[in-house]
Amino acid sequence: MLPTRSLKTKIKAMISKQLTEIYQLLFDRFGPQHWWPGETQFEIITGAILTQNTNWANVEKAIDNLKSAGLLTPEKLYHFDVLQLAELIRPAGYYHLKAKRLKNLIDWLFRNYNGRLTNAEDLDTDRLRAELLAIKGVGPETADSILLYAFNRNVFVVDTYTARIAFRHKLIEPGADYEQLRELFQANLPQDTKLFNEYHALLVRVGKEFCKPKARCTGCPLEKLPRTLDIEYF
DNA sequence: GACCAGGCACATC
DNA sequence: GATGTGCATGGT
Repeated sequence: MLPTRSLKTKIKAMISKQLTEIYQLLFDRFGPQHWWPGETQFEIITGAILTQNTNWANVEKAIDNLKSAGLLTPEKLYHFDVLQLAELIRPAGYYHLKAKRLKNLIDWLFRNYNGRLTNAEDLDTDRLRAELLAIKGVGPETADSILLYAFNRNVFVVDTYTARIAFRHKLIEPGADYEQLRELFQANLPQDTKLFNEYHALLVRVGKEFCKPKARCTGCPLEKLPRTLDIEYF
């Protein structure tokens, strides 16, 4: 049996309310997270690539190395040797891979925008997202992180924590993919870049502390929330 | 020593 | 289309 339109509307309203409640609980508990950590647009983008499947503390070491070497601009890195780059970002793990990925992104920037991020600002969000996704080494999460945190676009970022929390709290059916998860948050929240920014950062924060793969979520601010989709229909 | 961390591309079935 | 694997460091 398919849900009727009114049932769909009700479910959507429930989810929307639940997402807002989750945000309030997290914000009340943790306060503003001041994301993305990074002083420049290019530093944010670099961090987005370096943090792929990697602890942020390791990424910071790599970024510090780049800063100390005075390399944290597209121009400098464009002319810098990829093997030497790999050595500098070594603490971030997968360093040969990530050095190449950074180069791929910078190559895109020079090939199309004269090496200037400001020249890419003119693109509408869908086009910019498509171009980022076409870069080898930039997948959906990295692209969306760049869009939200470096270009201030209204895009919700989904990562492992976001997915884990959404599944544990039954905000979405098990097995939902990246796009479905993104749609869940993006379509059921006010279209507000600042909200998307803070919301994702808060999910990462609570995920790090309470929503680990095997741990029970004891003490989590979301512990007592009802599971949204735990209703008879589903 | 095992497990985990703010993924992605590619091979194989 | 789903599932498996390589990539790698550093903290717990």
